[in-house]
Amino acid sequence: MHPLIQHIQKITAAPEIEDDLILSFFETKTFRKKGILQEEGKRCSLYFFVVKGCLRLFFTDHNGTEQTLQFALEDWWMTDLAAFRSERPSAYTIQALEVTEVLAISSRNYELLLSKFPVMEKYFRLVYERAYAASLLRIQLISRMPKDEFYDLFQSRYPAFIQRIPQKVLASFLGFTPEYLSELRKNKVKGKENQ
Amino acid sequence: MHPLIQHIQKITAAPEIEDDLILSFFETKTFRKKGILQEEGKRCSLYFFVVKGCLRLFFTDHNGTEQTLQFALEDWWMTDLAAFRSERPSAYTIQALEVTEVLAISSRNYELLLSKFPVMEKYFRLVYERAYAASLLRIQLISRMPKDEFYDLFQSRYPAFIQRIPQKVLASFLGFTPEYLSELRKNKVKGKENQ
DNA sequence: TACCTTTCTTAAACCAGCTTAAGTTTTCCC
DNA sequence: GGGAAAACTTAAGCTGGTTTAAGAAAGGTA
Repeated sequence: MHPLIQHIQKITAAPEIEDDLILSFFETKTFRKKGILQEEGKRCSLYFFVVKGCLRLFFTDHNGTEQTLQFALEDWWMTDLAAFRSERPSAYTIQALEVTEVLAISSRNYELLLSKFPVMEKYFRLVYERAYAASLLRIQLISRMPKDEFYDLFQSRYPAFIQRIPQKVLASFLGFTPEYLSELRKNKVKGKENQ
Repeated sequence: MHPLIQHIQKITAAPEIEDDLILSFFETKTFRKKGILQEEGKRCSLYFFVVKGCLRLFFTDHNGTEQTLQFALEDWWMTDLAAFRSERPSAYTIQALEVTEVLAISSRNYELLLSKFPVMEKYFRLVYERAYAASLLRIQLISRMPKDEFYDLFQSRYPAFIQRIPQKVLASFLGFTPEYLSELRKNKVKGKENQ
């Protein structure tokens, strides 16, 4: 069974899903490492579901530094949601961090899918409900927790993921500079040695 | 027509809504200024829709300082969503900043409401879709923008709201100390005088 | 009106995290 | 395999924002 259908079933607990019909609204695409799925400033017409691999969403700040705001692993959705829903240009770039296979849906098909299948309305309601709750927790962590503790927490929660991504991308996601991350790592190693 | 029904109509563009039936799932409650709607650590069994007034959601950090993470004005929903959906104790306190009237719904009724009325499934899907998009923008602003600029932006976007809330609450929402906010305000006044 | 409590301001000392810059290691790709 | 580019490290100096502490203003209550 397709990973998207499995995910819908897992989230909604629906007993039966018209899988072929639902999948016909999507197009499968594969991107190589560092491939660009969405360019900053261009019309944002696609919404991506990650089947295999890893994406990141970022923008370039006034110093020319890339600021990563989000990652998407398997079973995650990614787009510039505000732009996608309002048919405006994307404020962000979306890039593959590894070879990545996605399902892509157009905004027209997204509307159709939701209006035709009540289970999809429920699915996205639940997906957003969770994503919104997670996003609030993230605001708390990123803005109220000392940066070194935030790094520790992230490391303990996603140890495998940290191995998969460049450190400067991780640093910008966590909200600090690569230099500072380097220093943190050095201190952690020292800490361990002294135990 | 009740503000909630108006809001559902506005968001979903539904032609007709079974308003009395839907409203029967809720209970109206009124809280005085500084009244507590939800206590940190207690079971989170209610979800609030603000009819009139203003709420805030906060927690107390290890220094004993109250950290405000969210406000809710008219037509906004508020609860500790993660706790509400999982029936766990709330990580936050919810308090009225003014005399506030809300609609409250229990988690059982929330489930029933969504399963019985497709329009409510669509309504919450859209509410969360927007809230999630807004939350991501907020992460960008709070973590990548200099604090003085973030204050300016907030001030220009919600000038009336700033008058309604204590400055120390605003400071903690924006992610800095009341002392620093005081300094920013002083500098703004100076800036204007020199124009 | 007076008293107590909370909020807001001011200013000096301090520090977490940034900037800059140079060196080292790894990756990319011809 | 070799050369260039990109990623990572290290360390010194700096700055935006916190901490601390004290006084002034505002709000609540009798």
